[in-house]
Amino acid sequence: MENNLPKNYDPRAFEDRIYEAWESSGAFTPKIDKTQKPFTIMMPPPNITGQLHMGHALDQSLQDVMTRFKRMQGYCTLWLPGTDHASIATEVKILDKIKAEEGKTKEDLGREEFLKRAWDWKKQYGGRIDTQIRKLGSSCDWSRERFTMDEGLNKAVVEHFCRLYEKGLIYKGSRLINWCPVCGSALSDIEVEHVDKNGKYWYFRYPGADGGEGITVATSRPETMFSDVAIAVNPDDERYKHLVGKTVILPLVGREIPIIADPYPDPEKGTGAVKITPSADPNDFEVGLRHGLPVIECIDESAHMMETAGKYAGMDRFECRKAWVADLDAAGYLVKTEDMVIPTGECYRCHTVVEPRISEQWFVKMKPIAEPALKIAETGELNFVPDRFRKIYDHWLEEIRDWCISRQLWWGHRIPAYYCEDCGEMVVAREEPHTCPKCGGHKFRQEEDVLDTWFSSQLWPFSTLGWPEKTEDLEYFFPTTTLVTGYDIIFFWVARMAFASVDEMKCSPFKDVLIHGLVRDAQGRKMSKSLGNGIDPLDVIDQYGADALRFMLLSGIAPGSDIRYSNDKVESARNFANKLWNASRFAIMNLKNEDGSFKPIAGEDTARLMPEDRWMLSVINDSLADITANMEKYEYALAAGKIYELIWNQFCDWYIELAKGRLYGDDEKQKETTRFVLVKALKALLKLLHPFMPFITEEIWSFLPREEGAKDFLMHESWPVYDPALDYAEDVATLELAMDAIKAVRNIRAEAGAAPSKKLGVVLLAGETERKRLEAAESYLLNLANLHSVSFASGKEEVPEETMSAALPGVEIYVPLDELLDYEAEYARLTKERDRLTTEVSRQEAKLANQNFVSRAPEKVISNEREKLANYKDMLEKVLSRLPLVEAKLKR
RNA sequence: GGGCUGUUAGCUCAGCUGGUUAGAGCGCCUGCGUCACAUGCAGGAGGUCGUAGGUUCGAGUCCUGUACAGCCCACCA
Repeated sequence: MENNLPKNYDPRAFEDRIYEAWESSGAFTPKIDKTQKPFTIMMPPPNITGQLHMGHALDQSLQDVMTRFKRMQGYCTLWLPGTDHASIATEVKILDKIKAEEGKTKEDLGREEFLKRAWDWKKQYGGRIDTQIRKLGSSCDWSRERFTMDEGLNKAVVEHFCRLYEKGLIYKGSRLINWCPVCGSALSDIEVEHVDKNGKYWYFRYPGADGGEGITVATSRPETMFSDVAIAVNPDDERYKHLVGKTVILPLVGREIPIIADPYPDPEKGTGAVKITPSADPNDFEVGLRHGLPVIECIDESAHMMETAGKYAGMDRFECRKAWVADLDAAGYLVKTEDMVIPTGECYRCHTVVEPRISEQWFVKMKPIAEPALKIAETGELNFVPDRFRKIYDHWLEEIRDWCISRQLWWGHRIPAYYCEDCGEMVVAREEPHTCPKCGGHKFRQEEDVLDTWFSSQLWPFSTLGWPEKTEDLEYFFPTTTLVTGYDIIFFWVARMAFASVDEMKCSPFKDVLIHGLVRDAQGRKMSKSLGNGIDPLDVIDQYGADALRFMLLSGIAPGSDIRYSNDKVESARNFANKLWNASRFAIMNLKNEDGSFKPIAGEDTARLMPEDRWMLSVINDSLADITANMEKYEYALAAGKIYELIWNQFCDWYIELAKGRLYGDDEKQKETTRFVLVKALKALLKLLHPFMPFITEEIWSFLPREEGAKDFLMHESWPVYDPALDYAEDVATLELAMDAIKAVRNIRAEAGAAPSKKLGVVLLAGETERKRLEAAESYLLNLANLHSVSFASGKEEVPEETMSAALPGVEIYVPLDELLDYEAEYARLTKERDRLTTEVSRQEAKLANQNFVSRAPEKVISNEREKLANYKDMLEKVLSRLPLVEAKLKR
């Protein structure tokens, strides 16, 4: 191994290698330890057809940051990965492929051959996304990986189905369901997306059967008229009262249908009269039931017109619409048309307009199952982060209707219902029955339909742990701790896992649900295939590294809200990684000898520490509680920001700069101490950053000296905790004052236009405490402000007249002008400072003169304000006394 | 129709339970090839915190109205 990190930060050089080392050593696999607390996350299983996208990258980063954090905190941590069979998506994808390659259709292949092909496809491509997830650094336990159609999960699905059936919560029936003519399957309510489309109302006159006036109705779907079975009017609608009970003729069709009174029609809408089409509209279906109306279908499974549509039979539904409207118009039945925005249902997969159809399907009775799921959210057993998403969950469960779970597909869990070939009797059973309970027959035919994909994924939190068997894993890791997912998936999955788990396991499947938003493009648009604006995470990883991508995703998010992706953000995360890389390189360079052995490092002897050492250790130590609290509350962006600040603005900008003087000096003892602090600080920082940037931190770690009893990997080290022994308030104050003074001198130098390389001398006039601190900090000033001398004046009279100056609370800083030679700049600076301080002083005075404030505000706040005022006054006074001197010089 | 979110520097966003001079990254301006890093260093400019009221000693932060942007839910012909 090399002695030090390579000069350039190149994540490609080590990310894969490190992942491989972790995985092959079993670093992600927890050893069940009853004395430890478990921490469990179930990975939302990506579709096997899926390609990694930015949404996954965010989802994975969140899960990994919490898994790594909890693991370091000492929890027995399981993050269980897996994939979903994604019934429709996969079936469509495979069929498309076969069609393209062999020209064969689903029917050509037959069920058995198709399934064989599907499994082959799964074997060949199904693991693709796993490889991609590894690139992100996800520390999930691949030895426990599951697939929603593997043997164990199959068993779980069948078991759950049978139990629900036995409880009377699953039934089969003919209902109006959402039908996707392209997918050729029923859909559940949430698989239908509502889109507003520009369309029309067509007003048609239905002439009276008795030759009377008839009635005019508006419709947005004229092609369904062949299925009309009545015209409904509101019983309170005076316009139509006299027509109720009469019949009208379906134009051109000639069928006679009744005019009925029903509360459903809204007199304000359209003409107030509604055509009733039970086979094509849920409301109409209900009306039909109330009035005992027949159901007539006119559109088939592929959205073509049926025989009932007469001469239009065989036409596509939308072609028929055109022809039919033209014919009605020609015949004089079209009264008028009106442009209108029509709410339309689309298939969430293929965006085909969904056709409501009467069809025999399997349903889950939802009310009794939904109620206990609502309860766990109410009691806090299930907790949403952010909390507002609970409302969405509640609302959906409160309004829930029965769940259509059967799909007319082949790829999926076949419904465990069997029909006796002899008498047709249906048996729902865990295995194919031998004997028909009704007729004693032995031949059975299994239900053709498969289950909704989500029927299996709802069991994911416990089926993956072995349920329905009572396994050790299930016992120990269930219920899980946190579920991480996007808000778009709350209904599809989160709510369903909740009710399935409450039903089978009698508890919530997880304590917290962490909801995140979508990753959008730089313009704020949703990343989508159709827009072609998607960014491939793998390309980003290749260019900037997984650590940079993760850090960008994790630091750019407010909980629950969307995030905009931009290359600039990843680039700045990469720059941060590069910064850490080089700081570490600096440290390691100073830690090792030529031959790679470590130079002597001071032990834990605090007496030897210098103020800057104590400051560094104290600053890190002080922020631990905050950072940890942020991590516990899923506030990763806040934690990341603090860690970034510590590494860049404290460790790199100040500590390393201060360390240089000592490391390049001759004092061996000083060097040993500096090395000690460098290592101690860097190690703590690497631990803090590790959950966010696992690769670079692990890589750097491997170059640092190992302590006795150290773990194999940084990922197994302990999360840092606050140490009261490292609280050095006085040293922190000293360093902070020194930093302010250094900045002030740098500022004077820049404003005066003096070269950075030019050494300056400064005179300090300071109060007692400040002077002590500054004396302790003299070497820092010399080095970091590039000075040749620092001298302390005991009073104004000792300060040279011609200087540029700066005022800090309790300190005046003077740089003699003969070293700077720029009165104008000094005058401008002083004037500006005078104005600023005058404003501040009057603001503070007004505040403190306010009786209300003084009498009501807490004592601490008031004394704070008083102190501020005193500081401002002090500083202002100094400025005011300097001003005339400089002015005089200017005039000369 | 119901519900939710956002509106803070040119851009992307922080700002926790109301209390230092409202912050960061990127961009911009001025210097700097200094031996960890130019993927960098030092310094700097830039904000009436959408708008109108209210509560309070004190409001970016709480309340109400309002405008704009966006999202979700919903069986309106």
